[in-house]
Amino acid sequence: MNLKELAKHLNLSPTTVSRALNGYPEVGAATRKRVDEEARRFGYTPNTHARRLATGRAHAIGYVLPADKSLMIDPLFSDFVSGATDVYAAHGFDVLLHAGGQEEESAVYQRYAQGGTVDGVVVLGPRLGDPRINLLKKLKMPFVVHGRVGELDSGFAWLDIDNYGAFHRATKLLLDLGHQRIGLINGYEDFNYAYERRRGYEKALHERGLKIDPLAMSSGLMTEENGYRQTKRILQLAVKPSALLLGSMLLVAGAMRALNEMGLIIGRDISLIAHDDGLPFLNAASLVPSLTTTSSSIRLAGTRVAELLLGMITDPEAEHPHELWPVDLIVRGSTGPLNR
Amino acid sequence: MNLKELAKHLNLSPTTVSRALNGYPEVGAATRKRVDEEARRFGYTPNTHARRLATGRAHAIGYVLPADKSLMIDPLFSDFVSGATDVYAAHGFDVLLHAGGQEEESAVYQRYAQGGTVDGVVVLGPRLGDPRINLLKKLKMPFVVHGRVGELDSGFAWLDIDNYGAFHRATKLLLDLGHQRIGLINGYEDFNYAYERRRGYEKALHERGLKIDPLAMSSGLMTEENGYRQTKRILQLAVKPSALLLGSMLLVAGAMRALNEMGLIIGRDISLIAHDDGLPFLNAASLVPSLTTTSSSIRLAGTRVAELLLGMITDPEAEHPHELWPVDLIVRGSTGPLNR
DNA sequence: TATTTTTACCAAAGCGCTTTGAACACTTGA
DNA sequence: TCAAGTGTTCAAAGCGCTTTGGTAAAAATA
Repeated sequence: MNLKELAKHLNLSPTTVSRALNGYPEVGAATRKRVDEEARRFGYTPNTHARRLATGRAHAIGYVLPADKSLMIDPLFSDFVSGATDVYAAHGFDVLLHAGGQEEESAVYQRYAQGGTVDGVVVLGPRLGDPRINLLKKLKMPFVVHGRVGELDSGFAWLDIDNYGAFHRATKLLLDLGHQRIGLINGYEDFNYAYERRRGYEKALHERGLKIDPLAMSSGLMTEENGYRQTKRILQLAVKPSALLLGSMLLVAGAMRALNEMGLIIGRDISLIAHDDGLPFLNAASLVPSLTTTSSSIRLAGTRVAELLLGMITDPEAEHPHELWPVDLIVRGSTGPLNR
Repeated sequence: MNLKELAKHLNLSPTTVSRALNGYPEVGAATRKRVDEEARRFGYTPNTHARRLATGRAHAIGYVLPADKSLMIDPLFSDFVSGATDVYAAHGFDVLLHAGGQEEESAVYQRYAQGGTVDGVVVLGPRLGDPRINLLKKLKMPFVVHGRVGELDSGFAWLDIDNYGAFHRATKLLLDLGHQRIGLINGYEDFNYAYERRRGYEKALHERGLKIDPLAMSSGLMTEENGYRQTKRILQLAVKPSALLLGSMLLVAGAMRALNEMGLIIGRDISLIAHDDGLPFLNAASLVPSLTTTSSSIRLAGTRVAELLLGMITDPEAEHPHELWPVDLIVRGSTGPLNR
């Protein structure tokens, strides 16, 4: 059933039916009620594409995932987007997903923009000086970046967590507990968040006049396996750390395995702090000992990014929103004073 | 730039330009070349919605994730879909994602069908007697189920792995090694895959004339925490198992933690077999000891489901495809003979 | 050369909706 | 009582594309 048929059935013009359904004021109350009822009765839903063509609005948002270094799709993504689709759905927006493949990322954006396929996009996993930013600006496509790109973070909208501050504080906490040598197992540092975390970590060490040991750091894949490897490596250094800072809970899983194997007791022989994105399948609080974390819900961030993007689409003249979220430092059982 | 403008620029009719770009034969070779070149030069991309309205094809596929029991979005999903988007993109199809929220799942399907928003959908995480199957049949919406629904698995397309066979063989392997008491930490058994796995496990026990101990089984969330809890619980039973069967690598992470804590050596004091979906962040082979698994790539399954669905859309008259994939049993270091 | 067939193109209709501009009937104020 | 205003409805145009049903010119056939 389409609009014309419904209109004929109601003895009304398509115009009136359309206006009634879309809540325009120039429709009589009785008529509106009648239209609503019959539309529901027939299960009428306007044709998506006709509506989109007529209004010129795609009512859709694109999520384009970069074809990662490792071809590994970020396990955080599903959480990031799961909060968002609800927001979109409430506004009648669809979510288009493109997880990198053959087609170049920039080509996808171009296609989306030229074809009017989406009204806006979310940029994920930005890198330092990410070229996507300029491309999207050029295409005049509304977008919100989850994260930042370093240097000039203006002229576009972003939402980020305070990665710098989080790791700065986490490192300071460890220093206050007497730890002098602290390892860092980080994500790839061409991702801005990882870069920021290292900066925060280094700043805290500098503030105490401590040297930075490049060997006590690593930058790589956030997998269980890499967590295991790097933990082993770092704890076999000549001057071995008494504390470890980790970029994700996935790394923690591997680190714990390594520490167990080495017979080190977490919280006593070695202190651990990890960043926790709130992944539902790996709970920091329920570990034994419970894990001290810098915590921020990636799900909430996903929701908020969706709201910001919808706002930009509704009011394109408004200022580009920026949100820098503070990160909680939750002290639990995995951190303890230096054990000489 | 739209079709009409491009046509005017070329001194051709929109008809000819459209046909040239879409590869229809009734266009002169020279003309076609000229059109292609100018289209590229101007970066012309046809308007998605206009094309969809005119052709009546949405050129889009929907993935509707059930609002889970636990509100936990399945971490497997991103892998499942990441293989698929590439296939879709190659055929000019978009992927619409809807991760459960306020809107009822059935309402989303209805909206998709009525509005012509998508040409087909993928059904994820089917349960026994899942109502979505009948709804989609009624809506005449092409769909492929990843998994099955028990009983009558006909009249619709599906791709599944042989969960029954996998756990049957895995259990037999443990029995052959002398284990008599085997625990099972399973996913929620209203999901068909988990139900099938239990059946395979029970069958193997029956075949050896062994009793099934409901206490040695669990059905629940596949999280690290639950893996830990259930492992502890099961290994504290009066007659405690010497081997454990696990539904996912996520459970393994928790199980290993529990076993370490209890001072049990994997492969010696206790044998472990888990199902491995090939998640990139948790590698069974690199654990110590390496993990014996029933393995099947969920990414590959995602790719294949996409192909099947596209096939159904291309040729709606064809038989509904069914694929039951065998599951590899990969024996590694976590399984050993019973240690009396 | 006259006729048919093929090739290369086009005008116009239509996909299903929204929206502009106009029309009609009914109130209201003078 | 008439003019202006107000509340409701509609016809028709248009969104940008595909596709049907042509036509004119060129090539092939008789």
